[in-house]
Amino acid sequence: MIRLTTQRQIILEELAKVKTHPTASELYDMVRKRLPRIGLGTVYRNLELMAENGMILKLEVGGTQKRFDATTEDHYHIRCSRCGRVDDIDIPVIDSLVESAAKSTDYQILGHHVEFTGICPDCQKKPKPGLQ
Amino acid sequence: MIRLTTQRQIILEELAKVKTHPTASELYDMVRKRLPRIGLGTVYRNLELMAENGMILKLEVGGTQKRFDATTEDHYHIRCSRCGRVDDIDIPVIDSLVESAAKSTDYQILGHHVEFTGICPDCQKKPKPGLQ
DNA sequence: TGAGATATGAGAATGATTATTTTATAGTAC
DNA sequence: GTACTATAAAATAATCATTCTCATATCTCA
Ligand SMILES: [Mn+2]
Ligand SMILES: [Mn+2]
Ligand SMILES: [Zn+2]
Ligand SMILES: [Zn+2]
Repeated sequence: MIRLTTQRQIILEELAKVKTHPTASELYDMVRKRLPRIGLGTVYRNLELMAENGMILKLEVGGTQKRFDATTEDHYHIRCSRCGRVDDIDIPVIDSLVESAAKSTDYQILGHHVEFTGICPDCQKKPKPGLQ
Repeated sequence: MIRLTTQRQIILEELAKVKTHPTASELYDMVRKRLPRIGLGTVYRNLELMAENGMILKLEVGGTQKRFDATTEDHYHIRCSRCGRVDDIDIPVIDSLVESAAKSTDYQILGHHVEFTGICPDCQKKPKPGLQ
């Protein structure tokens, strides 16, 4: 198993503190408050490594940046199409989707993810952009 | 409505020809056979524009590049985790998922997408990489 | 037909991520 | 503890996808 260095431990702790599904650079900023000399590359390398080892989830949601999640149980997400914020959607995971899909493809299916899109509460309050 | 320039028309035609969900640069290569002087920026700009106008779908699937789809009806996808190939999954779209999710969030939900992951038939035939 | 609006092509710029190189730290045998 | 080896970190460079800028071209319609 992967060695738990100070850097890895703190990255993991900071990730576990939040429900915001931070990006690598957001996490970098959080971690730097405790480890000011850590490099951005270290954050990327270890997030990747921890995701490969199943310690965290790497979310390949829409938008330009990958996001990370300390909750490794299977669950769904929603992304705000205005601001990019990502939150959990707490509905039961539908395992039968995979069985259903398996019948219609020659792929060997490994899993699935549902991503909802919408407008987050904060963005609903603000006026629509681009209308002057 | 958006003006149908030669470039836009040919991008659209080339996209409609394939079921492979090409990336912008794959499409650029396809289009260049008919319009050798088209710029990559033009392809990006028009794909974006056509997606905004609902003429095509921009797929924000996992992986490093966005992919495009001339089929605008709602449907699900599967992505090969080895080679990145993306195919359609022809199972009925579950509209009740959105209703279900709406009860558990304050977001105003706009839609959802399901992305399966798996190993495509081609990659199943090849030996696993990284084992020497 | 020609002024204004819109689009293109070329190339530069940006931003996220990955790779490389150098340096530091940790574990281990003596 | 010292020397050796492996692993990881930090700094930095490189890569790659995408977006932006701007000069030129094309279209629209009065
Ligand atoms: Mn989550
Ligand atoms: Mn499709
Ligand atoms: Zn928002
Ligand atoms: Zn494959």
